[in-house]
Amino acid sequence: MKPERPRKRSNLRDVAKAAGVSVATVSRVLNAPQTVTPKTREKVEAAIRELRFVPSAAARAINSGRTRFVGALVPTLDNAIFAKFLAALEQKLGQSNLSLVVATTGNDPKIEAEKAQGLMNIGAEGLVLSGIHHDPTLYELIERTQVPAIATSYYAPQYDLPTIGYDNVLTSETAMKYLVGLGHTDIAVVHGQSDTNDRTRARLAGVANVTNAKVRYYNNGLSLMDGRVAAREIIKADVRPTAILCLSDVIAMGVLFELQRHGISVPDDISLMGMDDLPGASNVYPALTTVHLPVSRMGEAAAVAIAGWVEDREVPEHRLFEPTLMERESTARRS
Amino acid sequence: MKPERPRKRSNLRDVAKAAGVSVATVSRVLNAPQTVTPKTREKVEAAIRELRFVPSAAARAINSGRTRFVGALVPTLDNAIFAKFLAALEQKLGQSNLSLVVATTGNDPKIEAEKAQGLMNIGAEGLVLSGIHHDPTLYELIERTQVPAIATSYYAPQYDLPTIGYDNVLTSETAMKYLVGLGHTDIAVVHGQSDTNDRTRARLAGVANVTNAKVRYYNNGLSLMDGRVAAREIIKADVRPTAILCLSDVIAMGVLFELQRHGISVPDDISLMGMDDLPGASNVYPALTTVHLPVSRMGEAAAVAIAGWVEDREVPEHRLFEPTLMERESTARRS
DNA sequence: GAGCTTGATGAAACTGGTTACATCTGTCAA
DNA sequence: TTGACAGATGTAACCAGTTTCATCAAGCTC
Repeated sequence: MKPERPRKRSNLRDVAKAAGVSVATVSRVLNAPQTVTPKTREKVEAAIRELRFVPSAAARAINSGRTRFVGALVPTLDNAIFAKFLAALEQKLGQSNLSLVVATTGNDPKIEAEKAQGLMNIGAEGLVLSGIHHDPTLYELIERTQVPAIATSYYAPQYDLPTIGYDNVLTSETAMKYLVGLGHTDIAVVHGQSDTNDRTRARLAGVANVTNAKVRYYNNGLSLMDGRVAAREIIKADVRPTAILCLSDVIAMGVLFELQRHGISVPDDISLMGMDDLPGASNVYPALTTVHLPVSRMGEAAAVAIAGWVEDREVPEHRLFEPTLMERESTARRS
Repeated sequence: MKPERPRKRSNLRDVAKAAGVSVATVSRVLNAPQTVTPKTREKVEAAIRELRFVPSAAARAINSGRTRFVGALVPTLDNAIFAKFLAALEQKLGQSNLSLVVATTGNDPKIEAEKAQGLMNIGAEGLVLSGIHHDPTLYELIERTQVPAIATSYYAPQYDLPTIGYDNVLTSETAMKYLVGLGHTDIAVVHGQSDTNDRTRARLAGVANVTNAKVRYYNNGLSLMDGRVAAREIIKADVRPTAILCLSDVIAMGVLFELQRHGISVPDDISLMGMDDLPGASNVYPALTTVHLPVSRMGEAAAVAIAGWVEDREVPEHRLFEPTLMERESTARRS
C-alpha cells in the first residue's frame, strides 16, 4: 500500500526544470525567499512539494564548509555524571545551532582515538574530550586536522588543549580534610580504575596530600555493585575504619546500601562520604555528604567554548570550576 | 608560538599539484592505495603530510550519498533508562560504522519536531524516536523526506512506523497483578506526567485493567525528588495504602528513601514496587521488586533495525520485548 | 523619449571529492 | 616484429548545492 519509492531523490535542477526557472532561483527560494517575486516563488514551492525535494545536507556543507555538529567523547553513559554533562552540553550547543554526536570510549584510549577519527570522518567541526590522558594517535589527529578540541572534567592550565574542568586534586583533598577535621584518622578510600582514568589518579593524589590520617585503599570499579563489594571488604577488617571516602557518588551509594544491608548505621557506626554530588546523593537516606562538582555548568561552559572556537575561531581560555563541600547527613564527628 | 594557521585548508587539487600527479591518483592513494605504484604513492603521501591535507567529509558524502550517522530523539538524558538505551544504541550502531547524534526533547513534541528537522538539516540518515506520540510536523517531515524512522520503548504493531519496544500496558498490569496476588487491595500508584508521555499513559491503562484493588493516584514527575514528595503525601493519609507501585524505578527509589527517612519499614510496614529495573533497583536496600525491561537489548535491536533500513533498505518488523517480574525484597504479603 | 536606477532572473563558475573512460607504457606470446 | 593485454595514470564529467556577475525589464526623472 505504500506509495512507490520515487526512483531517485530529486535535486535542485529537477526542481528548476519543473518550475521553469533556473537553479539559482530555486536556491534563492530556499535561502532568501524575499528576493524572489511571490509569483515565481509559489511556482518553485509547488515544484518542491510536487517532487518531494529535500536539499542535500552534504551539498550545503561542501559550500559553507560547515557541518554544524561537534563530537563528544565520554567514557560511558552509564554513570549519571556523564549523562548530566552531555545533557548540559547538548542543550547549550543547541543555542548556537550546533548538534552533538556522542561517542563512548569505555575508558580505552585506543577506542577513543578510533572513535575520534570516526567523528572527523563524518565531518565533526570540533571535539570535546574527557580528561587529559589520551592516545598519541588522537593528539596526532588533532594536530593534523587542526580541529578545535577541548578537554573537560579536568583543569590543567599548562595542557596543550584548552581545559574546562575541576582541580581534581583539590576536590579529594577537600573531602579528606573535612573528614580529618571531624576527627577521623583511619579512612577507607574507595576508587575506580586509576590506570586509565586521569581524574581518578588526580583524586588519589589529592588523598595522598593529606598525610595526617591512615588511609586504606579499595579499588573496585565505578559501579554500585563495585561499591557494595568494597563495603563487604571494609567491614571484614579486624579494626574497621571510622570513615569511608568514595571517589564517586555512585560508589558511595553502593557502599551505603551494603552497609545498610549489614545493619551498620551511617553515620553512627561509620561516616561515609562521596564525590560529584549526583542527584541521588541528596536524596538517599541518610543524605550523602559529598563534594559538589558543577557538572552542568561545566557542560554549558564547554559548549560555549567549543561553539566560540568553531564559529568565530576564538580559542577558549582554560576554565576552572570550584568544588563545594556539601555537608549532609552521612558524616559525623568521630565518636 | 603556535604555527600560523595556513590561510586555507588544502584540497585534492593542491595535493595533486604539489605531488605532480592528477587528482585521480591522489584519490586512489586515499581509497585504493594498492592500485598506485609505491613510488607515486609515497610522493603523494608526502604531499598530503606536507600540506596537512584532510579529505572533506562533506565532499565525500555528496558522492556517496551517505553521511553515516543517525539521530536519536530522547526526552532526557537525566533518567538512566534513556542513558542505558542510548549507550546500547550507540554501541551497536558502531558495529555498522554508524555514528549517533543525540537530541533531547524534554518531552515536548514541538521541540522534538524542531530537533528532528535540525537532524535532517545536518544530514541524518535515519531517526530513532521515543514513544509513538509525536507532533504532526514530525510525521510530515518523515513523510516528506522519506527518512527511515523507528519508534522505540513502545510496541504498537498497527503504528505507521516500525516500533521496537514493550507492551507498556502489560508491564504495569503484571506489577499490579503481582501486588494483588500478595493480598494488597489498597494500592498507591505514583507516576509522572501522562499528558505528554504515551508510555506513562499506557502504564496507567494497565493499572486500570486490574480492577480488584482500590487505587490512589499520585502524579509528581519522574525524579527522585518527585518520589519523595509523593511519599510524604502517601503517609499523610488517614488510612495508608498497604502497597505502593511506582511506574518508574527512579520514582520508587525516591519513595523508598523518604519512607526510610520517616522510619517506615519496607516491606514490613508497606510494600514498594518499581518499574524498569534500573541498575539502582537491585542494589538499594531493600532490593526493589520491579518489572525488568530489557532496555539494552531494545537499544541494540533498535540499532540493528535502523542500520538495516539505512544500509540495505530493509524496512524492519515491529519487535516486542517481554517484561519480566523481578521479585526482590521490597514487597511482602499483606500482613 | 533618453538616461538612470532598481529589482528579478539566469548562465556559468565554483565547492572538493569520486569515477568512467581514455591514454600511455611495458611485457609477453605468436 | 607485431599484436594483445595488463597496469598505471590522466582528463574530464559528475555529485548537488551556492554565488558571482551579466542581463533584462520596469519604473522613475528630467
